[in-house]
Amino acid sequence: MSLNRAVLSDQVKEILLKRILDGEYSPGDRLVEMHIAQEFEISQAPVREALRELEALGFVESEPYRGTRVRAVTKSELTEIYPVRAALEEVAARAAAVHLAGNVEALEAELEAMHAAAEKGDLYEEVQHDVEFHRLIVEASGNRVLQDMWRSLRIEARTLISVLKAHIGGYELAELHRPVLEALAEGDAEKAGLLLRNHVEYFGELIMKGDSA
Amino acid sequence: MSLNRAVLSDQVKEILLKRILDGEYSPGDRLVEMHIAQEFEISQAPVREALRELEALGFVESEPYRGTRVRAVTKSELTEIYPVRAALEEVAARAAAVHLAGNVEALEAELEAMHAAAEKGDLYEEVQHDVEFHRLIVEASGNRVLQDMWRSLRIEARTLISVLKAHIGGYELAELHRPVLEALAEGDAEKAGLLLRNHVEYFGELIMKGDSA
DNA sequence: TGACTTTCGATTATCGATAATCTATACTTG
DNA sequence: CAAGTATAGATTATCGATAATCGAAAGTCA
Repeated sequence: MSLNRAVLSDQVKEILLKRILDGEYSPGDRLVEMHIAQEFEISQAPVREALRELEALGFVESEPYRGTRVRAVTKSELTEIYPVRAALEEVAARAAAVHLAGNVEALEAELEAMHAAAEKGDLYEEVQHDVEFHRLIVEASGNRVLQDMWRSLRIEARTLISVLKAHIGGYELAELHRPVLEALAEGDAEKAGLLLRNHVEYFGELIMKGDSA
Repeated sequence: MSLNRAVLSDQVKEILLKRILDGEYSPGDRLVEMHIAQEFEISQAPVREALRELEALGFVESEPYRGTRVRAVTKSELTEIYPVRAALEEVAARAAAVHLAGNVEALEAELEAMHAAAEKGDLYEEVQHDVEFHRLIVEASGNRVLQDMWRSLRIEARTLISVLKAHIGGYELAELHRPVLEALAEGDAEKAGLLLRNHVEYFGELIMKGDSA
């Protein structure tokens, strides 16, 4: 840990990222280097670096001499993500079934937390536990390449958008995860893989139907 | 096209990337910003940006105040890639089977080129056509997210390394692709997906066996 | 008027210099 | 001599200023 990570560009990156995810900046908004630099009372250089990192992460896009703006997550992109995510998570679940060896307490905890959040009607919190459920499986795969790839999809940012667009019920959302959990508890790799794949694909279909924008 | 793309950092990035792929820089080599800047007679800033982009692409790694060095592709990373790649290409082949609608001339051309290269004994050229074969399928999927993800695996760089480590025969390598091509020609999405997945997974297993380092 | 050119303000890309930090080596001190 | 501490050289991170480029608005000419 680092109380105030020395590197300015990193701090700026985190702040800007938070603003994008919180919707403080909207898609299409320009991010002018000097304006941001003046706001934080720093020079242009670290801001520039922060913007370039955000570009690599896919949150903003920029053209030479024309500046940087917040990237819009199009509907087609959202729907394209799900088949990819489903395939990745199938691989993850297969490997995770082996590595977890039936130890699914952490996953159970997330599922319960999802239900708790659903009863409170706190969709935002429920989505966080949803994402965490999936993240735990990907992590349990032990495959670093897979983890990086999954992370780069920025599930945490996009799932909320998806859920909001699809108007899914909180209870239904949580219960989708139970079969996967059970297969992992049994250590059945093949079954866990297929179930998780179906789960994600099904979720993707919900989005496509629920999204009218 | 742009004879000298205006932006210096982009030009530097391309040059450094070429050097890494050509093995001019070896894994672990330090890339000192001012040294590179002096070589091209430019300032530190564009070099820095180029290095950061290469870092985002996974070719180098850097730590604050400790500099940048060429990243080593570890054996474990190489073996971790194949299940992921297999899953991605399964998705790609399924979608491609639909979109191609039996028009597989380009793929056939690559397969022939692979054979031609094999007869010449030019493994380097054969690998290029191999990669192109796979790239065409991924592109034909029409899924942008999938394309970006696949590209980020840097297949073109890693396949050669893999082949060299595995000592695969040129003819065998080429023929691995034929069943996939036929399934796509028939427009059988399910079959094409499974075949391509198996193809890539099989290739990955060859690597693991053939690699003793 | 309408197509082309010029000018101007805003912004990005690059520069040259300085501050901050790291690593290794020399130097204490017991 | 060993363990920790200062110092020096190299390199990265940041700064402040300048050059290059863009887009829009004003100006020119047929």
